[in-house]
Amino acid sequence: MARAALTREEVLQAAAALVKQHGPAALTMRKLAAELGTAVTSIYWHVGNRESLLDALVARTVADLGVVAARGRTPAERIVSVARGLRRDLRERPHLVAMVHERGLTERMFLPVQRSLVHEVHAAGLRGARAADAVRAVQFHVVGFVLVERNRERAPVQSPGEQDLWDAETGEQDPALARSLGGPVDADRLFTRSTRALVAGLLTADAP
Amino acid sequence: MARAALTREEVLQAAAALVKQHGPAALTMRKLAAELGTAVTSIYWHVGNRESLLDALVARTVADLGVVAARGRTPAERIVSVARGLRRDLRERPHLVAMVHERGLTERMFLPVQRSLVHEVHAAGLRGARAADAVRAVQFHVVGFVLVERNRERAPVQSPGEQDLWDAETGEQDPALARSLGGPVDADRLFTRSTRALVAGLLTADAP
DNA sequence: ACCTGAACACCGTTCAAGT
DNA sequence: ACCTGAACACCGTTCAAGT
Repeated sequence: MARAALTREEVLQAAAALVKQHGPAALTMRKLAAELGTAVTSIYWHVGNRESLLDALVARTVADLGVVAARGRTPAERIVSVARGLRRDLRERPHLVAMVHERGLTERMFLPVQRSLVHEVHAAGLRGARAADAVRAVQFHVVGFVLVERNRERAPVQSPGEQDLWDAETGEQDPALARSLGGPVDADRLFTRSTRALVAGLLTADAP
Repeated sequence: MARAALTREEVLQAAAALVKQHGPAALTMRKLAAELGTAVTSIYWHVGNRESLLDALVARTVADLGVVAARGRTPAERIVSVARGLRRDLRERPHLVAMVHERGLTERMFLPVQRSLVHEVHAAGLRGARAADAVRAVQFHVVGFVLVERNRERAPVQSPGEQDLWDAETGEQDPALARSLGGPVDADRLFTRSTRALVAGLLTADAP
């Protein structure tokens, strides 16, 4: 029997699934058509073209990323908790986040979180441009960190010789450091530490 | 008259020029061949295929990014100055940096800078895993920031309504903040401030 | 050793033609 | 209103054939 009538919604869902699994490069109109059991050209009727299909997926992702509850006693703790929640959400849809990002919609995606960050930054006593910078610094930090760590994850081989370089020079003075820098990154720890440091610095720094 | 013999070097240079101007997507084997005035297939003899051509470009970029001189009196100042120099270098070759990054070679690219960061972090009294984390936090911060700001730059239209959202809520309490968050980002200022805050936090933070 | 064109299997997209 | 296949202009890559 023939398939049920194709809907835009159906196309979007199938496309989202493909992107989520194998990234945007894996989303070809022909594969998508095969997946849906229709002719390639039918898809065009529903979504226009590949680019606006991706746009629609991005819009959906932006809408999905909601508020992150702040936890902790001090403003600093609460900001860090929001940052961690945000990182968790972003890590769940790395491809889609990258696409949101490529389209310059990061700002928009962050509106709900911005709101709670503003609240905490105010509670810490910052105002005006200082407060705005603090909010944006945290935003940039989180998105930047996720982008960096995501790409690190699919790094190929650990390039050899790196260990040796460290062993030779600083190795004797500070073997623990050489070991750390030679080995893999503990992203969770690094994120927590760097976020805490950043927030502490932002909330206590002297006048601009 | 016929063109001079094609060399691998020639291919790499033409490819680098294409990527630097219009990004990796603009580098097609056929366009490259046209640029060089040879048959497409000649390129394959010299560089294998598109992927290893990109790999070669990446290797070149990694080799090019050298040391950044540290300036300033305190370790914190000197670390910030290295971070700024690094950001400047990265911003000059955004496409290539993105490619280095996609290949998971960021670490390697950073070796020279890592060395001077370690020096400064030691001067500030950090040792072992704490020191290693500080170095990496700065690395992640710089690369992450450049990635984020790069993508912000090619953002399409400023999505409307953002202003209104801020005016409505926080606008009355803190109009300067609403104005800041509604307007464009001053990336230079934001980078300096957030880097200073991060470094200050890293160097003064209490035990792990 | 180096270069070539023909050919293959993929793309996204358009369009006239169907129901 | 919705779907279709044929066709177009693009890809990267392989390969047998040239010099």
